[in-house]
Amino acid sequence: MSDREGLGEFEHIIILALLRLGDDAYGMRVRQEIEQRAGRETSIGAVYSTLDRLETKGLVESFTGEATAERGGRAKRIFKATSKGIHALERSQQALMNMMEGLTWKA
Amino acid sequence: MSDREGLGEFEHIIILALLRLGDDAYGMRVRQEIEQRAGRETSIGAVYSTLDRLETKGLVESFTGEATAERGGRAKRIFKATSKGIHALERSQQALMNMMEGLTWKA
DNA sequence: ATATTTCTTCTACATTGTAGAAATGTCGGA
DNA sequence: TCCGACATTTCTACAATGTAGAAGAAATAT
Repeated sequence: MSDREGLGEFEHIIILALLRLGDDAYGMRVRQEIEQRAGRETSIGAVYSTLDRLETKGLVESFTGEATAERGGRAKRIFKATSKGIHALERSQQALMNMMEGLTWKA
Repeated sequence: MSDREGLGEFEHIIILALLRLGDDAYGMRVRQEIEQRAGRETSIGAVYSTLDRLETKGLVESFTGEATAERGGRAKRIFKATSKGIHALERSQQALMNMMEGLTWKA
């Protein structure tokens, strides 16, 4: 099982968003979460294509949510990080941590 | 001063490496540091092209180091993060921190 | 029916990541 | 002084990721 995945920056942020959103992790909401939390503007297209690629790589999975729609709106596609995705996330975080260990710098 | 830079994953790691290496931050050494610390294999070409791009963006600067060469070997090109680069680094770190805030997950 | 709303798909291009071979400059010894 | 071994950087090319926005689809209410 070649498990040498490396997450890009945006992929990293997206998986983090999925973890915090849980069952409410669908495209539009993910985008909103990123804009609010990370303070970073993104287009909805950017979010979906990244999500699709993560799914292709098996780091994320998706399924159609029940028709929750209260007043108009299409069925949601809910995303969830797979365990493989979580491992990839952990490796990325760890790499960063290792690089930061004991490091301080002047602004 | 448009200061909306976003660091890619590798760029992020490279700048961290520069900070920890200080005056010893030249290509080969940067590569070595990344392999050891981050546990990630990289080619020397990958390191240099990323460094070059960071320099073009003004996030890093470089100068030729004195001919330290003790037994053979060409002069080193020493790299250093600019203050703009450090700001970019801080923004990236902050974005990630914000996304992680209060988050826990099961492996 | 159709307008309105919410959400997803598709298409296209820009930026970053990645590798490896080729080039460059330095040193010690024949 | 020419040569071989070395350490380091430069160049070239392509793959993967980031990014945007317009177009399409499904649901509700009137």
